[in-house]
Amino acid sequence: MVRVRYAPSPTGIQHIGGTRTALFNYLFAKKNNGEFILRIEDTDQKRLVKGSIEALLEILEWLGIKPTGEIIYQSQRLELYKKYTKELVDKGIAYESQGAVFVKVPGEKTFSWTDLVGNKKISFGGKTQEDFVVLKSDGFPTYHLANVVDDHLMEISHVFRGEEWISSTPKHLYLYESFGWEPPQFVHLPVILGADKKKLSKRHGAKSALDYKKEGYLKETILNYMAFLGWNPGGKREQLSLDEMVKLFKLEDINTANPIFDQAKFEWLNGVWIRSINDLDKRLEEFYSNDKDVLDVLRSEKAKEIVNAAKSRMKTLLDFKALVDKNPAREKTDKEKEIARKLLNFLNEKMGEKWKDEELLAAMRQFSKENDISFKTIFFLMTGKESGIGILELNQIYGKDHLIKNLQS
RNA sequence: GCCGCCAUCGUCUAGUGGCCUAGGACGUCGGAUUCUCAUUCCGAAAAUCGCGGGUUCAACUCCCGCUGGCGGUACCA
Repeated sequence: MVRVRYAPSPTGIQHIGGTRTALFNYLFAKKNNGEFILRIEDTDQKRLVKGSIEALLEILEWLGIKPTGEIIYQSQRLELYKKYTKELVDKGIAYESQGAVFVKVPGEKTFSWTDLVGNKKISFGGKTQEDFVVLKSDGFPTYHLANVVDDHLMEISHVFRGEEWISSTPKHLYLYESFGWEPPQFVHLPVILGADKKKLSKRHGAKSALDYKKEGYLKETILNYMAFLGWNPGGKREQLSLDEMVKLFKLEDINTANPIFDQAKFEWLNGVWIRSINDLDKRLEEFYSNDKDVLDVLRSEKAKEIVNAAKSRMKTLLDFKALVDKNPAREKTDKEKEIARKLLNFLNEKMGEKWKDEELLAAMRQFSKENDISFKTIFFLMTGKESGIGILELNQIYGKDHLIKNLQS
């Protein structure tokens, strides 16, 4: 039976690296019909940041990788850790000093395990491990103790965590041994590096999934991109849904090297997803739920056409606003105003009551050629924008009045 | 310093001894389509597989050393 857990500490909002650990847990659990449990490691009272648990749950909920079962809070299990600490003391493995309880790792011992990332054997000599605290003077356990006790009691089969934990795994192994417990399998994920090749952290602006949500990224993109940072199913596909990833997920396909987060590819992938989901309109409504102007557009009769026209021009949902904004990007120069007047007269003369696409295009071509005016200029004069949704598309969506208004302004 | 992990185009990666004169994707550059911008479609440049030794008929793939990067070295996780 596969049982995994995501065990974050509520010391701030989880950046995307932590969320990726949750995702790998989820993928592995689903793939093996196992259970995925959430455990809050709130044992550091000084570093607690309120609101971080709520944010954490919001992230998992939004991404659709929710754990099952009850959430375990370590702060509610203090008696348990004390009991096991006492056991260690009684066995002569731990000792008390300055109000805290320490464990001394025997130097002659060797601790080794087969890490499932890369399927390699890792071992440490006991002498590399300094005495470590299991119970702090404030009565709270340290990660080392609480983690081992809980993973055992919760019957966790596989421990997924960042590779920064590799060097303390010997401590954990010693604890398992001291209690007479069977240790779980370890899956130490390579850590994500920033563009500067340093571990992704808040210091250099590592963002959380919620930050990316605010910036207009789709949950599909985040899931897809996070998984591919350190995992690759081997095919040539770049776009994979959560369900597809579950089907393809294998521990052997987790990479051993540290990946670097590439913003450009992330953006590209978001564009791919924006173009392929079929409820883009709903996503936009949610995203712009506090923006009346955009909401009006999305609830108008022509919403479908507008979203369709904007679709291929968006990298993030944030781009939508500028695409549907009707205000001119800038003032026209006097010379441009003159050309606009001329163009309007020309079109009025040339076109019938209703501007048909074919005729409009032909007329613009003729005007462009006869007056040596670039289409780029014509585009600006008729749409008020330097770039964006096409003239013909706007003509279809809003009708000629919109274009005329731009020519007159 | 010590301990550990890692090492294929700028980046994400395929590659498990011969299929590799190293494949794909992003990005970059060029071109086609085109009413702007995108999208889409073609094409190019881009890795002497970190370096040096082995093993083998044969090494990107196995072994050793070196170098480099990263991580750990808290009464933080």
